[in-house]
Amino acid sequence: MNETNDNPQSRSNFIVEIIEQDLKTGKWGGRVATRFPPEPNGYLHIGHAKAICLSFGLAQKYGGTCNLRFDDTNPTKEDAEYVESIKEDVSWLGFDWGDRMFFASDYFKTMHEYAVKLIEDGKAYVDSLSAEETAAYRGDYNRPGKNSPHRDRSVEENLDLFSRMKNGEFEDGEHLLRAKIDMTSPNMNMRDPAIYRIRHASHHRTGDEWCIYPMYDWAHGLEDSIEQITHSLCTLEFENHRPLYDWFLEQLDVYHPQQIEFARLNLSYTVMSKRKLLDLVSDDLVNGWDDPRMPTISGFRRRGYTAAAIRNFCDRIGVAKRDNTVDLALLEHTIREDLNETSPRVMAVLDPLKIVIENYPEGEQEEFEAPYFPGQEERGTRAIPFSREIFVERDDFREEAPRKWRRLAPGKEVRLRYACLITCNEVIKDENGEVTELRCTWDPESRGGTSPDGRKVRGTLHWVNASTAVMTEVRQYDRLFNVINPLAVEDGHSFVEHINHSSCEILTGCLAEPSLAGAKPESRFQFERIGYFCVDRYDSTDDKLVFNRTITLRDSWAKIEKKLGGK
RNA sequence: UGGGGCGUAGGCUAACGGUAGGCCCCGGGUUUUUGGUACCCGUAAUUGCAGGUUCGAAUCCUGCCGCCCCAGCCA
Repeated sequence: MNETNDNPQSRSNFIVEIIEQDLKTGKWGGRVATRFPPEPNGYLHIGHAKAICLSFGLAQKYGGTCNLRFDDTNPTKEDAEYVESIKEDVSWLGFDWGDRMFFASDYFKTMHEYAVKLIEDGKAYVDSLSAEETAAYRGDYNRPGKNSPHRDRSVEENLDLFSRMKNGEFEDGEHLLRAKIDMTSPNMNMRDPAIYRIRHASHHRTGDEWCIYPMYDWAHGLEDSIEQITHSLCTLEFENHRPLYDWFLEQLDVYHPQQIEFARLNLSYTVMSKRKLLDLVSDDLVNGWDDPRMPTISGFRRRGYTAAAIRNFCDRIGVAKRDNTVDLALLEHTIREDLNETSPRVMAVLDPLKIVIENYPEGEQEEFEAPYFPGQEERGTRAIPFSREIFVERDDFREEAPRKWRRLAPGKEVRLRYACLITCNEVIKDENGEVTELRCTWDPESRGGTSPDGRKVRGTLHWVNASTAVMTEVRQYDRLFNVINPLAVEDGHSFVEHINHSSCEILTGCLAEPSLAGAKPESRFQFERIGYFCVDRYDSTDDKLVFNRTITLRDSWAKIEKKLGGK
């Protein structure tokens, strides 16, 4: 199908079908108006990215609009800090809400007026049961609920009580405004749901103006209605709320959007609930919401993921109603795919092993020109210095070469990427038998990497010149959990036990080629033969570069080695 | 036990009564100055199960089974 690389909602799904049907019948007058309505009580994660790409993507696709709306109806859990982070994340992801940023709290007055209307119509009442009593009266799945003794209060009494609730005459929990629906409904949400509760709490936007706050079910449909939303997309757990959503809007006889539910995203090797993520943060198991191992949007950003890769991922996972767990490998594939196209190639040695090229004159130095994108020289090149002392990756040398080994070993010849051919003559060790240095010779005729006699050299190593290398710190990140589903734990155990304790390995003595000096925060590179790395947006300075490993390159040698070792 | 949803290869997802397609993963190969990329090939689904309707069923019907959600004055 139309598999354009970065096309929001390019593929068909049941929501697209509904919208196209509506467009055909003119149900909404040809309009498509969606919204992304987070509660500002935490940071956005990759699951939210799915919702964002869906709602904003659909609006884009059909020339409609998508509002950014903060569902800030519970002041005790919310904070302005979260509002800011959400705005930053949505816009970083590449979506523009224009002048359509709204807050549920903008509508508090209107919502209150509607509540008064509902009371006047005899469809809502003030209850004065305690929370415990309310729960008991509600019944359970098998037993119908019982009407509250306060259910038949007169409209006048309800109006009076409600206005006194609003005026702050009561303590939290003393009274509750409820819709008068049906205490015997098999749908618990219809058993006289709460509409307004008393909360003497200061709101991050309205301050102390209110001491009663609307409940989600009351607020959400009204917000959608006020904003003239056409398709109100939310996750599956709200399916049971739809009858209530519809009931309120019908009773009020106001503009009535269609709520449509889709399955939330689950990702293997990670947890997605805000609650669990908050646990990780507050228990210091990670370094904040934007720790590069977190599945938050800000975490992925800091890790080096691109917005385009995340959007592409969201497009590829599709939208349906069945519960799903998407393979982390798919996300890793989309980021590799993007970075492969966009990241300049450079060389850095993470675990340096010194090489002295014995037949290279001391005190001399020359340069090789290397392309940032091999095969696409027009995208730029830089000079790489070369001299008698260089460093290669310690792991690229074996004193005893295993089968199929193409890299360095005593007596073996390899190519230094973009430079020349060298042969290992001697291995120098310290008193512990640890290899400290390799003595090699180079073939001056092989400048550029090929020899005139055309002999084949299979191995190519990345390397860096000793005297000009830039010392850097590299943080190697890996998946945060060891198991596909960290939540699958036995009673008495916690998902925390599945944390991968080597998910963050900090290397301090890494050496990078000099062109990397002064690399800007958030710039991304491929360290050839290793992986993709991103300059940390907070900790990296001109004096001390800090790189985060976004993702490794595919490593087919690791597979071969594993196979060899396994036999 | 009541209500609401959902079951298509290892993971996502398409097919809208016409005989199961795509992506990821996995395996093999070609090219290669990244054991990367690209390209080629391949494995793998009696569409949860059992019946029925039909010339024809993943699609319609019936009955089972399994999984998810719901008893906040959270969203």
